[in-house]
Amino acid sequence: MKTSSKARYSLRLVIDIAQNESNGPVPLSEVSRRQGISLKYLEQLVMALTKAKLLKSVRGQQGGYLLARSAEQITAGDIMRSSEGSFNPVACLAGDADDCPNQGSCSSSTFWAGMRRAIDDYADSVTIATLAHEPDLMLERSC
Amino acid sequence: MKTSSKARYSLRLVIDIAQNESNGPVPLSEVSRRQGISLKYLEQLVMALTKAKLLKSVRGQQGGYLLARSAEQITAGDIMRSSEGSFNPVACLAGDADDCPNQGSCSSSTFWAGMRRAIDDYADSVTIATLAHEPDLMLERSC
DNA sequence: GTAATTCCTAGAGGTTTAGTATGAATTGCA
DNA sequence: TGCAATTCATACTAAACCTCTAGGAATTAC
Repeated sequence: MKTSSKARYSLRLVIDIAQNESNGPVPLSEVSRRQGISLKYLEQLVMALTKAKLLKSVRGQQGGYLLARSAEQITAGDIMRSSEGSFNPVACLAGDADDCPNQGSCSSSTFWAGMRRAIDDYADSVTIATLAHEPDLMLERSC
Repeated sequence: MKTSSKARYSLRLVIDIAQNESNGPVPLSEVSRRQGISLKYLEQLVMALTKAKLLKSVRGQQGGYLLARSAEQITAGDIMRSSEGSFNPVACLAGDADDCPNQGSCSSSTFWAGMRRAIDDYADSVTIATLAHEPDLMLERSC
């Protein structure tokens, strides 16, 4: 059980934008340089984030990305859900509950539902504003 | 982000043993029949669980598996950790912290460490005894 | 000694992930 | 007007991982 690098990079991407959008839209080329992530990969990540309305884009020259809401109103959980889909430990918690003859009434599905909630609650308790406030500490690459 | 079927099946396997070990060691052939999981796959799952000292094996005819401790003393978290390895959202929380120049001091690693703790805390709050107490509800297959 | 069982290793087949490639559409600015 | 910077869209590939199967060796009750 682990997070995808897509989610990790997406988090760094959004934090980077939060830290730099005061000068106007932040182009991915700058994020790429600062974070050491290829431009092409960032383009892919950013699509999910704009579709989820966490970022908004400005096209053309001098364009880039801005947070769609204030950094206080975006949580790490928002980022994770948009980049990995929601945490669905088992099939019967996702859409395909038809497979499960005892939907909603078995003790293990209760367990997995509680797991999902525990994860979402934690991730939603951390805002981008909090994460963006330690700029020097975000320089490293592996997180 | 999802749990592996290895973890889901392992949980059902351990619950099944908890429910049936009163008559002596539970052979995997019976678990296979009851749970609809192939014997060969169960053999693989059980290896991790015995190595983690959650189950103990009795070899030979009339052999099988028993819980290594009482069902109250085994948590769902124990099962998950033994079957998927511990939840390590990012590299710097696992062994290979060398890759990370700012190990332990960046805000995102703090976030991921908190995530791991939230998951472990929840999973460790649920015991096998609790899960084993609703036998009729464990018949279904998708959880 | 035979049958039931655990134990061990290997690997096939499918899916997912991570990342690259190519190019079209949009727009500010000289 | 045209160029350059940018977003947007799609397709692709190589590697990793996951799920499950297979074959057979070791152990032990009866």
